[in-house]
Amino acid sequence: MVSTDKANGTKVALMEAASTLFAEKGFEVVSVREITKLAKANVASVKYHFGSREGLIDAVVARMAKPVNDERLRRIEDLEDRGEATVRELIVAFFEPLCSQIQNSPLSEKLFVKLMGRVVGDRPYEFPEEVMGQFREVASRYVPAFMEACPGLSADEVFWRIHFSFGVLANTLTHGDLLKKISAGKVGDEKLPVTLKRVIDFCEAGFRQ
Amino acid sequence: MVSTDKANGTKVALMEAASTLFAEKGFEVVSVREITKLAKANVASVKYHFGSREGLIDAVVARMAKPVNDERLRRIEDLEDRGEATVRELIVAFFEPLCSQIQNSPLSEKLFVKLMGRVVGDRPYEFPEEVMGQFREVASRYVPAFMEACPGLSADEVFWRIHFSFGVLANTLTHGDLLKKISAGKVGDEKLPVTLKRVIDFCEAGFRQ
DNA sequence: AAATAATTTAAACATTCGTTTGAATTATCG
DNA sequence: CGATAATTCAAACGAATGTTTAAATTATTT
Repeated sequence: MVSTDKANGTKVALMEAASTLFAEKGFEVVSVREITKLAKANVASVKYHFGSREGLIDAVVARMAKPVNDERLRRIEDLEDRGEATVRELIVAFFEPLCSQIQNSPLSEKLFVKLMGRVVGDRPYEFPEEVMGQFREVASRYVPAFMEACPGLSADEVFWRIHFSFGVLANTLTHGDLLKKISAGKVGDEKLPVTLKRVIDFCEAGFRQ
Repeated sequence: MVSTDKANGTKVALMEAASTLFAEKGFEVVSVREITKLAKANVASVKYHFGSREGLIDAVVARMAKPVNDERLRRIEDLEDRGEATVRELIVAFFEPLCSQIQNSPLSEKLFVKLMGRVVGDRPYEFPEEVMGQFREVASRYVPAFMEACPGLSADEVFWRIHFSFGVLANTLTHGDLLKKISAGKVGDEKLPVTLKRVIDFCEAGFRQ
């Protein structure tokens, strides 16, 4: 029967347990047994509900990426309707959707942020084709928009600066807690939107130079 | 007998094979058997020469990190002797030593860069205490220097911007080849010094805002 | 209530992992 | 050369991995 309405408690329990562990340790080093133990489910449940370990990873990634990429597309459409967008507007439109889903998440903010960072930055991990398609579509909209917003720059330069900005973001999300260690606990305790503001300021300056 | 003069062909073969594989795949996902196979050595040789798999990782990391951190210290001493350093001078002094060792490396430039990126950015991986000490010393010299070079900024701001710059660097080193994929092969083929110049420009702008 | 589908379960599958052993081999030194 | 140390080797260790099986259980439908 159709099983997407209810009683799939095990399925979501697996995804939530997996999300927690992936956030803490990364995709590669978390075992199926670790996940099923935390989810209080049987080892075989992963194969039953997701086909394989990879299938579970893909499901977790897709659940994170979908609403983010959807909002990115919505936002850039708004910007285009309003005329030419500035670099800052584009950066904001691309980065801010990462925050929007925190309150909907069963994870703590800290773990949510880490998982999001791993989704965008933890390679080697090949995205499922579904998510790759999303990213391709997002890129096909944002890259030309950045080009137009930087009339003086070559395509190469724009590509590199997008890449750098992505690096700042991914590293900050995944390893933001490192700053607290390095600064001996004095720096690093703030909500994501505040940190994201810092990231955006930094990247905008890098873009405009 | 003392065995650090010659005939340790197996030992360096293991380190070079490990370096190649770590660069390609990351520390966590490369097995001892994979390494020994590539090095044409016996499985037990890792335990014999390095004590354990971890010991081999530590040796590889230490061999990369030592000359880089040494040059960083040398450079900041030069800067301090010459008076107050600018932000750009500090960034250059911190980043450029990453290039200096390429020609001494048995790895291809591409792999060398990737491995260097993993050394600075691939967590979870706890540095050996020896390397941690190096980083602590480097940080204890550079952080105050950055503070002095940014008189208008709070300590928090400076910490964050150092962190961001580190993110740009780590991500660019480890995932620089991604840009080539994203741009459909049109962008991303250049030597490290050229790319590093772009990184430095970007970070300097982010610092000065 | 009976029948059918969906799900959960314990147990075992074959592989791979890092490590260890003890003997064989090679190099070094008196 | 003979003796001693250093290194290599094949083989096996126990533990952990993802996956699979087939029976038991639960839920849904007829």
